[in-house]
Amino acid sequence: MTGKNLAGPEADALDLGAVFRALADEHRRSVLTQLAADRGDNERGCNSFDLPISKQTQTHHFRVLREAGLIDEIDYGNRKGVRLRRADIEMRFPGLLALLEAEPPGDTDPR
Amino acid sequence: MTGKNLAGPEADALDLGAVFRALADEHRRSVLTQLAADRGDNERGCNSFDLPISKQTQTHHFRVLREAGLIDEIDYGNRKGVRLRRADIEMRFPGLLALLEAEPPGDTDPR
DNA sequence: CTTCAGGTACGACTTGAATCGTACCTGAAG
DNA sequence: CTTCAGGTACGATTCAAGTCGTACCTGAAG
Repeated sequence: MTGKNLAGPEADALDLGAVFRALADEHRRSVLTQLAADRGDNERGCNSFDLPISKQTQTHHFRVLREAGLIDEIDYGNRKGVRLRRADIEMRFPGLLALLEAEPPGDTDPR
Repeated sequence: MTGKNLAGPEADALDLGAVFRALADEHRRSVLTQLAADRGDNERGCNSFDLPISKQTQTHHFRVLREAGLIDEIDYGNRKGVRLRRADIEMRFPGLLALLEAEPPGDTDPR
């Protein structure tokens, strides 16, 4: 039942460039905004984000977010959980999550 | 002598997605970090950033930064000035510039 | 006037990223 | 066991972005 945590960078190793690149994508930013909105930082299923893209692409986006150090991915084998690394992000980039929370949620930015 | 200011978005219209996309590039982030380091927000020449890229590419990057609303470009005809839009950025995205200032300057991130 | 440095316009090339199709794996429920 | 939904792996495609070569513009200095 207890899944294993997939590897991401240490809190000290978080790179601002990688974070900005991760947040440059609309879908990934949507995921992080939704995660940041929950002050309890509960683990969420990957299905709960209602992304209008295929599951292969979702896998790709969650991987990018994890490799940027923004989320933890917990692997249960046939499903996966996601949790925001709020403490690490706040320590390394204080105020970053506040910027995301302040954004209007339905802002489908017309690239 | 007084140049004309090239058009950028209004302060209210600054888009977080465009800002993240602009800051996702190492060279543009370097420019903004250097600008943010000067608390006096003095106008700087485009040549003063020591970017290891051709001038055509520099033109491209400064345009992206301006269209994201992060800098003003002042056109003098045969040269150009750049100024950080600190007040607008701070109003719309408080704390963003602090994140850049906190970064180690010589961080040549190995993409 | 000519020269020259700074900057732009346009096009071409190249790389990376987002997306999806197909196939396969994993664990839970029949 | 089989079935099924969630997720991954791999490859292919498409598109945006970074880069530069060539040509041209602009204003200042001879």
